[in-house]
Amino acid sequence: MPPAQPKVTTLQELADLAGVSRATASRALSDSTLISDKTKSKVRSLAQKHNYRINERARDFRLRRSRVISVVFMLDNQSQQHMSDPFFLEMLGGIADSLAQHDYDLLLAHAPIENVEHLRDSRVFRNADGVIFIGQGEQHERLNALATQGRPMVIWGSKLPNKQYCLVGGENEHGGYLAASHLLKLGRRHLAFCGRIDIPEVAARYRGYQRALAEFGIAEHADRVLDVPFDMRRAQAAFCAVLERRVRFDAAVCASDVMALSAIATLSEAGMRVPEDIAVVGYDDIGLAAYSTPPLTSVRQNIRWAGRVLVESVLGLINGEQVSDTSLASTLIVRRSCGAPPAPPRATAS
Amino acid sequence: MPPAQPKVTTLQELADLAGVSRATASRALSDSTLISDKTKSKVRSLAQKHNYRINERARDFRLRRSRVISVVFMLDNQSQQHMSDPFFLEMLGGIADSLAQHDYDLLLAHAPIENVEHLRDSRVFRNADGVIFIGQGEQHERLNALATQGRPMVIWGSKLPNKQYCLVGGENEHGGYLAASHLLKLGRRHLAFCGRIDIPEVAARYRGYQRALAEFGIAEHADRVLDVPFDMRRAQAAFCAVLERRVRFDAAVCASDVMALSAIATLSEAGMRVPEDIAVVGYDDIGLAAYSTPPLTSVRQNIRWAGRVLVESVLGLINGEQVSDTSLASTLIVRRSCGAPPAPPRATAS
DNA sequence: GAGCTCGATTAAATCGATTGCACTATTGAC
DNA sequence: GTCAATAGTGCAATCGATTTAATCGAGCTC
Repeated sequence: MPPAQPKVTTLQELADLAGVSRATASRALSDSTLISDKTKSKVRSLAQKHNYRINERARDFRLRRSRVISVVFMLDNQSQQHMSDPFFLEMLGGIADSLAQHDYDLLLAHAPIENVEHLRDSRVFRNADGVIFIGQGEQHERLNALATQGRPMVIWGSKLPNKQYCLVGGENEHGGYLAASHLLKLGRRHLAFCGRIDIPEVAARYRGYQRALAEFGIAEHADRVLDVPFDMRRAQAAFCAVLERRVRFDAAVCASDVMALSAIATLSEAGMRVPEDIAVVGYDDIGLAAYSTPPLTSVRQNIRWAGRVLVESVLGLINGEQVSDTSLASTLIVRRSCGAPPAPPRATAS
Repeated sequence: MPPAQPKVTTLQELADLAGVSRATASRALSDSTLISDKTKSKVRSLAQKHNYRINERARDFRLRRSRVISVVFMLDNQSQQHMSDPFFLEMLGGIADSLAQHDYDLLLAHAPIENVEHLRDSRVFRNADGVIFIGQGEQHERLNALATQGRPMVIWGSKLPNKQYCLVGGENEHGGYLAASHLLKLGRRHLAFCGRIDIPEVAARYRGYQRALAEFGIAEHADRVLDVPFDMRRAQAAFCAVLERRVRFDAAVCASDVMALSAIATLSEAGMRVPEDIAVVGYDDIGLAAYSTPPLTSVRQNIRWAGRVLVESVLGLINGEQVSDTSLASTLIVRRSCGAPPAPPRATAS
């Protein structure tokens, strides 16, 4: 067991112990070529022995960096997507993992934000080496303004014209196309699209949806574009309203799984069967999707991987590298909610 | 609009501008009684005018504090509960909100931890003013050891004998009792309990469950205590195994909602009806519980409130206050999954 | 006007590290 | 034996704030 030595907490104490100056001790620990091997090993073994740990805050202060990345969830009033959406948690988990690997801390900011430019002078920006935004909300221009200020930042979202910032995103257009064309191939002809088209990512999914309809030579019904928010409760209210309006459709493409689950719940409540009467496809393939009743068909985005890419990108920017935009593949995971496959094989007892 | 002045970034620059010393400027900003009103207002208005913002890292460095609270999710191999459980996100949201209000940052640590004592020398401890643990895992003793080291820490969990740390928890025993007695009142007589009893919180819920059975004069069946992990996939595998063993039961008390949703999915898959054949009660009342099919009956813990209490507690400890343990109420939210009420009134269009 | 008090301000040390530059041995070339 | 080059260290400035102790000056007393 380690002997109960007097604590060595500062570099000066360690240097004294080794009989060298603070400067030498510092260089020895950081493996500077200036220092002889003999001195290096002496300092290091003493550090080890006395369990010396560098004060990271002091070092970061000196080096004028923070080793903190801020993660901002763009939850504006419009979209009403809030942080309890499992999508966010998975994303956050992926980001946190990657940051930890690179020895960075994560500062979480998730207050609703009406104007992101206010962040410029907040701790979110000032105390962090870089910032990751999840979603663009409807603040494309303001994000542009922030990006040109020079602080490294990366945004998860969808490509918009005239964009100044570094972007990582899913193949939203393709995803929307996959969802819609799958339903069309199954013979559905009266599709509805659920989501807020003001949000860039949703808009892209909608474009893919439209493309699929066009390919099948099917005309769009304006009243089958349902303005449903991400938030579970409001989504349900929206679906109730749709039912009251007696909108007819036999399939729904939803902009998120939470929305899709809301839809299924509301529709069954109203006496409709999923997928027999109405087939449903979600988006994100959150963990619970596979375990809902019926299991939810969904467009999968590899969210944890997305988190990793976001981190690599922002760290790249911090290191002054040239960082380009990234697009992550989307694939359709087919389950019973759209009535396609027979019951999948179940796991057996171990 | 603000004039494009030369940037004032350091206290020294502000002091020079005001024609006072750094010390005076510092005190003026922090409203020290030593400084005359005239000087105070001069310094402050200049600060305002030139948009001076204090360098918080420098201040915190000087004051030897960090304004960071670490949040550690105790995800050990045993429980297999992982971070994508919505319970965690809601908890995290509550904590993050409260911390932000108090101007603290949140350092997220969610790597699986085999031995929490290793944290002592990690950035999680060294870089934070305090630590919040979510869950005790099976590391009660090690948490005790950490707590006696003096760093402020608070734990979300269940009361254990000989505990040295500050605890915030739900009324687990009561919650388990509520769930079981509700099912018993509905006439169910063959109850199963699902969850890992090694985990303190689950054990407490189980004790409440036992108490309810005893009150109804019903004997326990050892084979109706199902060792189901929190993790969704494994939970499903566990339920499959139970079905193969042909364990008979007409109701299930689950230790979490995710587990309950897994149960419902697996049981329906196997051709059983919920709640007609088997009634199910979950725990936590996560957002999705209300929107599953059928809507899930669950024991609600006010998780966001719990987050707030955790934060208040750890900040209290940091300020040297006397902080006592807190217990948060549990209530049963009855929905269709246990076959009780008629369909609840649905929201109508706005 | 010397001596004292008291309020307002400043000089300087400090937190714990990094790093440019100066300095001292050591070595090799001539 | 002298000189230059070089390797290894140490001194001291620095990052941007806080705070103790010292200073300054005005007002008052006797």
